[in-house]
Formats: sequence, C-alpha cells, structure tokens
Amino acid sequence: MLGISKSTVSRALAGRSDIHPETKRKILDLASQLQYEPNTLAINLKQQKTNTIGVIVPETINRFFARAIGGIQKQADMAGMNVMICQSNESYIAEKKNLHSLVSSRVDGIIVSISTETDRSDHFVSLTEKGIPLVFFDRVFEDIVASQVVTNNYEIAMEGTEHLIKQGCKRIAFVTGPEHLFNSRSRLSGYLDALRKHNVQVKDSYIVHSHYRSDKVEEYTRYLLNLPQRPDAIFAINDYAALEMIHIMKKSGLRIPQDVAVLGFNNENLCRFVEPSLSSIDHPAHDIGASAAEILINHIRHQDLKPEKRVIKSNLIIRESTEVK
Amino acid sequence: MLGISKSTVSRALAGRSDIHPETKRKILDLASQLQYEPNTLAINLKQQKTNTIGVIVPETINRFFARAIGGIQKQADMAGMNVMICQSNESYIAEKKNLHSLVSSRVDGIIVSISTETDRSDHFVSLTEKGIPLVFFDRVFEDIVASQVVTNNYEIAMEGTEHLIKQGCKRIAFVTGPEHLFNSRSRLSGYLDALRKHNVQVKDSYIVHSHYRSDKVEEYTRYLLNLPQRPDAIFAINDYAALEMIHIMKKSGLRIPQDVAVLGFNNENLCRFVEPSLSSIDHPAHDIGASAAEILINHIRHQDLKPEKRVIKSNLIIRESTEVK
DNA sequence: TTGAAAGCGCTAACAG
DNA sequence: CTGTTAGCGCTTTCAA
Repeated sequence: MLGISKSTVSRALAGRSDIHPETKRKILDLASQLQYEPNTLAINLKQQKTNTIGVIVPETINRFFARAIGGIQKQADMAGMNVMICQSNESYIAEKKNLHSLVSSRVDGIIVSISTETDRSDHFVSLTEKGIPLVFFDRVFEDIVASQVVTNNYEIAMEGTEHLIKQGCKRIAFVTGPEHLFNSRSRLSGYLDALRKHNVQVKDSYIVHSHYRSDKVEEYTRYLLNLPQRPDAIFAINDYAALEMIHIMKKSGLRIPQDVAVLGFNNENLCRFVEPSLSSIDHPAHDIGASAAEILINHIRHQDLKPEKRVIKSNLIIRESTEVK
Repeated sequence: MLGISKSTVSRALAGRSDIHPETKRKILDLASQLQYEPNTLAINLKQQKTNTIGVIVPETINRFFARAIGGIQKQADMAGMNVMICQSNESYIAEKKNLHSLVSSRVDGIIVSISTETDRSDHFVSLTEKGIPLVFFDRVFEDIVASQVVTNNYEIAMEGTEHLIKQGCKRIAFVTGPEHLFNSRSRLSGYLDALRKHNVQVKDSYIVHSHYRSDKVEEYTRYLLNLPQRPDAIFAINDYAALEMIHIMKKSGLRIPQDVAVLGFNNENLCRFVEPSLSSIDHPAHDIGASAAEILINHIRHQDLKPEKRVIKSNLIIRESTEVK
C-alpha cells in the first residue's frame, strides 16, 4: 500500500535504527490504522525459538501449583517471555501428551512437577538429548540429571513431627503422597527419623499414602479414628485435608488439639481463620515457581550451564491446632 | 534418509490413505526412531489456524476461574483443541496485552472474563471485525454484541437476600464487586429489589463495593462493624471473604449467625467444614467454562452463527451460618 | 502412489 | 537507508 518492500516494513515494526524516520512513521501509522498484528507463528518459525516457557503441573485447581505458576509467570514477564501451561491431571499418559505437545510447539524450555502416577522418567530424557532445558520443581525425580527446585522436605517433616512430640503426642499419624514420589519419601523419612530420635514407637498403621485427592480424606480419616489405638496427632497432607479431618473428628466428639493435634501443610490463608486456627508448614509456592523459572531462563540463555539444584526452606507455623498444653 | 520426498513423508505422518502401506511403515518407523516431533508452528502457519482457544481470566489463583478453566479444557480436549491461558491480574492494561498476544498467536477463538478495572469494550470490537469468535463468561459487558455465558445473578442475589430477610434480618449488608461490572450491578439490583419487595429499609452505608481483593476484607469488615447500626446479616462477595469476616466478628464477641448471619458465594468445599458451616451460593464454575467453550467451538466451526447468550443457574445452599432461628 | 513446486508471514544476509 | 532473495517446516495442488 505504501510501495515499500516488506523488509523495510519488517525493520520499522521491529524498531530498528537503520531506517529513515519518515518511512518508519508512515509504516507505523498505517500498521496501527490497519490494526496490524504480527504473526507470532511466522516469527517463531523463522527465529527457531518461541520465547515461551512450557509448564506441566498436575492441576491448576491445586493452590500450591496455582501459586507456583504465579511465580513462574512473574519471572517470565520480567524476562519478556511467555508461559504455556498444561495440566497432567495427575495422569502419566496426559503428562506424556503434554510433553509432546510442548515439544511440538517448540517451547524454549520446560518446567515440570510430575503427576502422582508418574513413576519413571524415560519421557524426559529425550528432552535433554534434544537440548531443551528442563527444570523440575517440588515433585521431582531423585536420580535424573536435570535442574530441580525442592523444599527441605526431610527437615521440615522432622521439625513438624518433633513439634508434635514435644506437645506430648505419642501416636502420630502421618499422611503423605504416593511412595514412589521422592518428596513423599523424604517427608516420610523425616517423620520416621524424628520418631526414632525421640524413642517414639513407629507404627505402620499410622502411615497413610494418599494420592493428593480430596475425595479420599473421609475414608482415611475414618480408618485412623477406628484404629485400636487412635492417633493423638495427625500430620496432614495439606490444609484442606486437615480442615476436613478436623471437621470429621469434631463430629465424633473429639477435641482439637486436646484429643488429637492436627498439623496441616501449605499454610493457606484459611489457616488463620478456622477454629482452632491451623498449624501448618509454610510451603513457599511462589518462590519455588519463581526459582524454577529463573533457573530455566538462565539455561535457555546459556546452553552450556550445568544442572542446578536449589533448596527453598519451608517453615513451621505453629497455631492453636497443635498447642496441646 | 529414505530417498523419499517430503510430500510423501507429510502424507504418511498425516495418516492419509493415498500412500503405499510399505512406504508408510518405513516412514513411521524412522520417525519414531528419530523421535521426530512435527513442528506445530509450521503446521499452523501453513493451515492458517492453530486449533487453539485463547482464554483471558483475571487470576487463576481464584478458584472460580481455576474451575472454569477446567471446564474449558474439558470441552477443548473433547474437540481436540488446545487451550492457551492468560491472566490479566485484574489489570486493564494487562488484559489488552493478553488480547494482542493471543491475536498474534493466531488463536482460533477467545474466551474472556474481564478484569475489575475494565470499564470499556473497545479492545474487543476489533476481534469481531477480524472475524475471531469471542465468548465472554461471568464478567461480561452488557451491551457488546458477542456470545456470553452468565449466571442468574439478579435472581440469586434476590433469593439470597430474601432468605436473610426470612431469617428475621433487617440490616443486611451487601458486599459486591465494582459498580461498572455488569454482574456486580445485577446482583446489587437483586439485593435492592428484594429489600424493597419486603419493605426493608435500604441503606447505602450497608453496600460495599469491593475489588475482589482479599487484602481489603478486614478493612471493610471493621467499617461495617463500626457503623452506628451494625448489620445483622452480611451477604459476602465470596466464601474466603466470608470466612475471614466471620473470624473477625467472632473475635469481637459476635455470635454467628445469632448476631450476624453470613451468606457466602461460590460454595467452596470448605463451606461444609468450617464452624458454623457456611451458607453460600453454588456458582457452577465448571459448567460455565464448559458452556463458554462449547459455544466458542461451535462458532469456530460455523463462522456464520449468531451470538448466543446462555444463562446457567446458581443455587442457594443453606447451612448454619444463616440459620438464625 | 509419488514428486515438484508454490506459498503460509516473517527475518536476515547481502547488495546497492 | 532500502530492496532482493532465500529460507524457517510444513501442506497441498498439480502433474506424472
């Protein structure tokens, strides 16, 4: 329309300096008048990169992951990158599909927190071969050679358990994720070592492997309550589960924390507002996500970096639900 | 590597029938051996479509939107389409940016729930001109010519308010979103009409326009409690806000629901587990999202369809927090 | 049943 | 400062 070649137009739109101001103005004016939108597909195809970070999480409805994504987005925004989010819905198959989809979309790097079903890492090794940077967070593989961001699961589980022991609890139930997940195992070790350290008897029946599914809470709560030796403390898998457990126990006439102390996980806002207020583990989701993104972006920009492992500290937050005395 | 032209390879990979089975097998074998991943960018560029639905929501950390996205994803999966999620973070500027980004990415259609800041619709009209299908949900524009999915905000606000009146409440506070949002206004009208219908005095001081920000709850709660005529009921903006309000009021020595009845919004799981259990409005987020996606996909497939408006019914769920008697 | 060639919208040498 | 040209990886006529 202006009788100008497309290279010049391209230069104007890209904001280059090697162009006559007048020409540039004319192009920009017409572009905005025509409501021109550059075709990202074509740009990305040409550039062989997409400026996009792919993310695979189990479920965005889970607030931990929602907050982690917030942290990822923030870092991505700062770096001028986009984020593409996929949910595995805790399914190994879906996770694999997501991965293919992200690779096909040619994202520049991928951040993953694996599904509960995922018990092997083969689908991720090909990424490394293809040179696509990869960072795991929270739910990671123990052995794989890749960057990862985790919290001090072992230590915090130990600290939480010791706190319960100090409150005088002797029969401490522990609800955690599936055994094959590394962070579940770390937490379990922390719990077990705390018991052993303080000479508290370990009982397998007090250990519940949940699948992070909210529809199972009632079932395992009843199981715990019906044990011949009912627990006098529960270390829950997350705050929502803790809340539901407390509700069920109260209905059974149990007092919290006098009869059963309850320790949550994640330190959601609601912890402060429920009754009794809920002790919990502050799990810095936003920071974890941000760290993962930071590492990934670094690896995208400098292909030769070594995998990095970062540990973010969780904190025990004590409230009424574990104040037995 | 096979001495076969790329057209033939393309045919094999696309699963066409006009190809020799033997050739096809060889191609597919080699492809999987090489871990070949088709370049979605190139395919989309060529096809002039991306099989992708763009979504703009205020915040995915908000459970309503997280669940709505779940509904969108489900429909998209069924239709073999992808979903690209953007967050406006309740900012008008970010919303505009998201929109440009989605258009540049050449998504086939867009689903939007507008930010609290958004008080005009100019940035959306160009979409219609470009022939990009557009569906709004929950937070919609009243006047724009586009498909939309909403709930019966007016009726449900009326029903909730009438329920409180029937409990004997006379000074009913109402917390809602910003005035320029259509659904806030609808709810407010429902509330006002319910009061008038039952000859309950309308007091402006009982109406709070919040911005869906959790950090303002304490402030407006104190404001309401310090009114010369303290409210005896509160219709809250969502369940989390309701929970926090209840917490603050309990600390002030008020009994719920005897002194102040509280009605939440969204019917989160936690409503059943808190004390007193929380009455709420069941707001079918998943269905709303699914409907929006269904309409959008229809419009993508049949460009000539007229805009469709769909209303999904919310339901009043009565629990202890409003059972005054 | 297969191949050659054009083109999707853009960028980036290179030449002028 | 601007235009020409080639090419990113794919699909799709058209011809053989």
